[in-house]
Amino acid sequence: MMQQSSERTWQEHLRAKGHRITPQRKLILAAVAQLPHPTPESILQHLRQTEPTLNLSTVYRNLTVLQESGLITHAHIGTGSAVYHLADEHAHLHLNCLNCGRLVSAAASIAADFAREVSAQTGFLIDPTHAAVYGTCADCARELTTPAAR
Amino acid sequence: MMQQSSERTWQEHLRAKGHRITPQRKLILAAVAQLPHPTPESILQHLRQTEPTLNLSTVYRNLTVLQESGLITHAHIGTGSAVYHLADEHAHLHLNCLNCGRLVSAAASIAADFAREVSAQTGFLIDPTHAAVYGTCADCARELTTPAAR
DNA sequence: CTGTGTGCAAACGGTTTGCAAGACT
DNA sequence: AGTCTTGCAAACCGTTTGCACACAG
Repeated sequence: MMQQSSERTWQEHLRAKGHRITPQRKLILAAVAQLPHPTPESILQHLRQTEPTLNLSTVYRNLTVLQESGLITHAHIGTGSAVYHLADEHAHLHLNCLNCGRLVSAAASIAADFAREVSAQTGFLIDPTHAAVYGTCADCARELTTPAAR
Repeated sequence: MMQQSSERTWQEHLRAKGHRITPQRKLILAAVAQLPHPTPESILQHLRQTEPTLNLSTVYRNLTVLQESGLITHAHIGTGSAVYHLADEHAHLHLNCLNCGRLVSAAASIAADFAREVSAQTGFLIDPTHAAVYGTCADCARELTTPAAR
């Protein structure tokens, strides 16, 4: 009736969903925590240095499992792969520059009013962190308005 | 020195970029105008009824050409294909429900303050219509909060 | 010991590309 | 006539799946 431990270990999260603890899962979770904007591919790359037989499908399967267990979340960034975050630290927006491809982060709180407004007008509850917002980054905007641009 | 015709025809748009006028381009542009949320695949489907030899790569190539010519734009809607719009009528947000997959449209103006805020804080000029925003639609939100949900 | 998880290879959906034949101008 | 565009097939990228073996419980 009372939630006694808000400090569950990652093992407990997995076990709670009936998943087993494997070295691969430990490694993949650690990689998500360490790497900057980890994609399945970059996670594999990173882990193959120490675990040469690790397979890409194992990475995919376990990212799904870790997500179902509430340990991580993902965000869609452009056309390529999704990027993953620890569930706690994903509270930021991704701004994806259509011109140079740069990925800029911004506080999720910027979107709070927007989310409220959308909810008020449509009933839709948005999660602005789930997918990147596209546009033009500050540098490219400057460059594109410069007469010398072309 | 003065722009004398703001009413350029689609042919003029293409010619201005050095592109030729072909029956395929005419058909594809018409399909983008008619179909509800046209994807490359649905455009092909539609046009093959009257033009059985039309090829998917032709659709892709011409969607790119029409876009470069300023006639159409595209938006990323979820994991699948992009959807296309005539350049004039794309001023709406796409809200993509993560639960049921439904696609809800909303006025682009809802995001105006959000865009201003992002610009003020990061210099990034966002185009909120370029990609779907994810979340939970009104129906699913209701359903998920219902005790009987699980 | 049982069944979940792993590695590998092959399939998959969406998109792009090389090439020769065809069509716009 | 010359070049851009088309159709076709094959390559491509990210992701998923079927299978037999391995390992956590």
